[in-house]
Amino acid sequence: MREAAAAEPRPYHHGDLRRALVEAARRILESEGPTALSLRAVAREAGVSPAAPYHHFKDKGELLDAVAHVGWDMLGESMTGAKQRAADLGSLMTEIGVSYVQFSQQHPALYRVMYDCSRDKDELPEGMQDNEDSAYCLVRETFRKVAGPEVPIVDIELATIAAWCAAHGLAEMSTFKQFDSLKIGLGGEEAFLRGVLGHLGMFQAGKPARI
Amino acid sequence: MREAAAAEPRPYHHGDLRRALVEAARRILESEGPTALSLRAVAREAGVSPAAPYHHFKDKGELLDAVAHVGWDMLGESMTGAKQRAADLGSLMTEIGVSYVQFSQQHPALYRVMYDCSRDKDELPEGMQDNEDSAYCLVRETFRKVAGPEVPIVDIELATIAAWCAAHGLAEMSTFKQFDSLKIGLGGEEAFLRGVLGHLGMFQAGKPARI
DNA sequence: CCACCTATCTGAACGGCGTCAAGATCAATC
DNA sequence: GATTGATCTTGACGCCGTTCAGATAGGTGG
Repeated sequence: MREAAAAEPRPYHHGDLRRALVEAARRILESEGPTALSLRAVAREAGVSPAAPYHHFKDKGELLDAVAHVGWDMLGESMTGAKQRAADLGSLMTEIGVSYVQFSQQHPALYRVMYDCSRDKDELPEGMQDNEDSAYCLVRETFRKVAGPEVPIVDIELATIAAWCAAHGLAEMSTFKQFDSLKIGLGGEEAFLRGVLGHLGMFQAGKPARI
Repeated sequence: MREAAAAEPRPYHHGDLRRALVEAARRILESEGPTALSLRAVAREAGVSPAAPYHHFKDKGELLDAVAHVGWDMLGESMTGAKQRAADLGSLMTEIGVSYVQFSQQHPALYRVMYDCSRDKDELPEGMQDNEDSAYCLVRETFRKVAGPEVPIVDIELATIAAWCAAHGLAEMSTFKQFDSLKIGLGGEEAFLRGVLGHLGMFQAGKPARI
């Protein structure tokens, strides 16, 4: 059927399959969810044999890593955008938190892969690693700026972890449809997110130093 | 090899297999983790053929439901115990939160199943449902008692969700070994948990009304 | 221009998985 | 003691991840 998202020129043998496989995987994730994401299905979607991916990835896990990498990039851009859009220091963390959870709602299957594929290797997910510009560092640096120099480093670290836990927990919870009536009562999805985050200390607007 | 945990009298045909299967599943979970938990492996561990479980469970999902049910029971007992042990109102939520996360650390594979098996059906996990005595209701009732009658119901609900998100997020994060050095610096696992929770509003000791 | 080399892809196979249908087995009931 | 119905086994199906021998074809040196 279809072989790639766009009819790009294929520079090589059968095309630049590595990218095509990652895109095929993302297509399957969005249309059929994480349980349908088998290596064979990805190969099928990309129009190659089940063994072809093994010339580009060591195993299924490495393919999922590549997919997760794309996800963390996208999430990082969302969060950076939210940080730049924030009106004042007091709302910085809230805006970043909301953008985090909204990303998880817009790409629930991808979000799942981003955590699952790293748990299998029990490593930290890519976006939580202490790299130069990981999403986690973005949050920590934001806390550092918001908190001021007198707050001990360990408190910055703990606050970052706490915020991440809260956002991740909310991301997982908000997928359950049982909260729908509460969401409606509050005036929509985003009001619900802000309502929950507002009960969580560091996300309270107008209290930048409260860490 | 071994067929059941204890040499109980087998009242029936081949034994009361339903219970034996759930116990076999739990044994596999604890010894080999969630990825090794196949229906066939459970049947093998229980000493029956791969098709035998189908006379007691509709499919693999229903077996996992039964396993998760045990887990939610255990977690509920942990949390109830923590609530009763709490010295004062101000530390109630913290103690419950700590017991929640500690349970997830003591039974990581079981904890995973407790959430995963319900996500597949996209239903709320058993312990989060609005039943009479679910773990979720335990938390909400605690909040209601701690907050006093003047706090609106919707805030109780949001605070409960927020607390649950934070605890669940922390439960997932604390499995990553990358926080080990921070944990050591703080004086151990429990100090880490209390440190993170302490940054999260409703878990701050001595501030029972802050919801 | 040609022959080789190497990366890439296919086809077929292996064992393991979830699930099902048909038959064997055995406790309980009449 | 024969019948019944629940329970368990056997064998099969299609899908999965993975491997390996062989086909293919782009790039390179002659």
